Amino acid sequence: MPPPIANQIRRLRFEAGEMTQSELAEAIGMTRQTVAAIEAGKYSPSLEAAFRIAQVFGVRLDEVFQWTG
Amino acid sequence: MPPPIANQIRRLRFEAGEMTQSELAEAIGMTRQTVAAIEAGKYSPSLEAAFRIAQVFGVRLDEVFQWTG
DNA sequence: ACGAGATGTAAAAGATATTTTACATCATGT
DNA sequence: ACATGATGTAAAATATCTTTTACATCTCGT
Repeated sequence: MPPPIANQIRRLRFEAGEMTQSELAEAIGMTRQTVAAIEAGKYSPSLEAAFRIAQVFGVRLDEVFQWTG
Repeated sequence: MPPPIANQIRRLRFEAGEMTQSELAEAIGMTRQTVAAIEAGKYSPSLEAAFRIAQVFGVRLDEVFQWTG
């Protein structure tokens, strides 16, 4: 069962000038596959990774990830 | 090196009527030792665990954890 | 049709988080 | 002094996240 955490990464990427998964991955020091897995909801990232992703987009963490527990 | 994430768990626990580590642990489905380790900054929790902790205190995630990266 | 870039996915290895068990100190109340 | 509850801490095992490597499809421009 996938973790009950939704994310807006795909939307935020495209709103950020069609940023690719590779560009996002490089910006936060992750691999493209990890970004893809998180974006697809396969698993949720570490708290630190989540903070880095939010910072890249210049938004708060809870604008990227929503907990639907 | 400890992760660059500060937390306000100790303060929030005591503001929540002297809630003990054990009570917090039970409320979020974790062990007391894990709560103690996170509170002490030994490592940062998973995103899901962070959301659950914030919910117990009724605050936003970024009021519990601050990323000082 | 071809090549390049973007994405989907998967298996194995590595890193990190979490649990379990166990023992320690400290403060408080009786 | 003693018992109890709260906390600190540690080692080993397990679970989860992340990387690495690899190959697939799809779209777009030439």
